[in-house]
Amino acid sequence: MEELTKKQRAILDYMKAHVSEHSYWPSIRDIQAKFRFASTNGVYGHLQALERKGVLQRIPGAARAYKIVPEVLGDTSETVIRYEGPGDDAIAFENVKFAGSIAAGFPDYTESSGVLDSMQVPLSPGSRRRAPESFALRVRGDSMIDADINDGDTVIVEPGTPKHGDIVAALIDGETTLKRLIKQGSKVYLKAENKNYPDLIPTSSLTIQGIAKSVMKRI
Amino acid sequence: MEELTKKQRAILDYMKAHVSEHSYWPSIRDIQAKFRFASTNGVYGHLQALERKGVLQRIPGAARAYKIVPEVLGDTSETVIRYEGPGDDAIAFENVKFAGSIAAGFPDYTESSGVLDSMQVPLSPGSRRRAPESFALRVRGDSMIDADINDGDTVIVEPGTPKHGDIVAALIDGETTLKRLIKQGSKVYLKAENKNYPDLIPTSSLTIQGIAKSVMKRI
DNA sequence: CTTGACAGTGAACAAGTTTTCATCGAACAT
DNA sequence: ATGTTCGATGAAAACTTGTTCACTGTCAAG
Repeated sequence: MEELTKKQRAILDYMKAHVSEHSYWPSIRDIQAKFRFASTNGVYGHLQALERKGVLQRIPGAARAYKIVPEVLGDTSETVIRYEGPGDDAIAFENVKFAGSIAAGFPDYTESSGVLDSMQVPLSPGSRRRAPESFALRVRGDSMIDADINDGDTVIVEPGTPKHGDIVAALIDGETTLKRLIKQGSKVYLKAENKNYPDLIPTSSLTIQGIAKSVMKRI
Repeated sequence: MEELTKKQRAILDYMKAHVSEHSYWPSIRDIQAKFRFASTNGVYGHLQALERKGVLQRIPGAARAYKIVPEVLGDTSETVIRYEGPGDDAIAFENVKFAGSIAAGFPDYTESSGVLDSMQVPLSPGSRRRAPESFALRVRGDSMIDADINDGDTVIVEPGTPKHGDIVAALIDGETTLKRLIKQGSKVYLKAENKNYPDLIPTSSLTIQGIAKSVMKRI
């Protein structure tokens, strides 16, 4: 896939953020104002580029109507798996304490998960922030509904080496997605828990940010 | 809150479904076509009604731009309810930060998380400890299975004044239980979300420790 | 019977938005 | 030098969409 230019990426991010915040898409003029274009046509070109590069789908003629195209699938071959912490947009749980019990028999998360345990983690080089142990991600989209992980849920992700069948947060084409990891011999791919979605076969490299251990739902 | 008419409900549902499927809102004319109105004004009236009844927020002038206001179960009655924090043995989540989201798609239109937001809470009077913001409880038993809260799950409980229909952590006879709070006129009782369990009608007093806002499940 | 609220028609308007057209300068390869 | 692409301007066209106005029918309450 063609790479996005810096401005295209910025515009795409802004659009996503706008949707996330306001629950509706920005108009071209909204984007124009945000990026101080003198003409709507400046934006227009970028939107065309975003569509041509396959990351955004416009609905012709309709106002404030777009779709984000989930990134593409590539060819199958042996894949290099890289492990990496959460991206910039995923800020960690910090110092999450969990202790005590109520009315007998409080959970023993210390052994079984460790997710909620407060933990001192060494600083990553060059970083002032403490390296996060676990982090939370808000789920959007419905690609995991068959695993009962739905839009709006929050998953707690732990770094680690995933096994076959684990649900992982993976970085594909610059975007974090939540999928089930399938290892078949030397082949590795990601499977959405939704029959309507195709498998995601990584092109060259696959970056795993961590393993989803828990899911948190609003009541 | 005012009840929605059948058609208003249908329209609201259609709008939600449209967003869910297409990731952008329908225009008034889309709705008109769907419900075979002969005039856009038929839809317009319903949208006004939906806004007046507080379940939908329109963005004036903007096309395909709405927000869904989370619906609340009404009924405010006055009852002898005491509110109390968690017991000594249930220690709070502290400084839980949250940010970021996963993949692209449309946002959660029902509600935002909030639960996990870090928050400074003022000291309660006479207390040196900071009042805990939220705390976690491990669920035992199957009294809430119809609300999809199962044995072994963890619920995040926030202090606050519960409304009719909220799931609350209540202290009854010295034990904390998780039940749905039902207010009917002046009567207040607790309802298990499991048909095999009877309602729990408090004898003298009812102590609410907080409102269950989220449930956390192991994957 | 009348009144008023509710739901709807039909048409038109005004504003919001996308899209097209003509043009320009800089970067860049031919 | 020359053509090409890219990012941008400025203006205008064309379409989409929310909004308003005038009017009709229904139905229940007073």
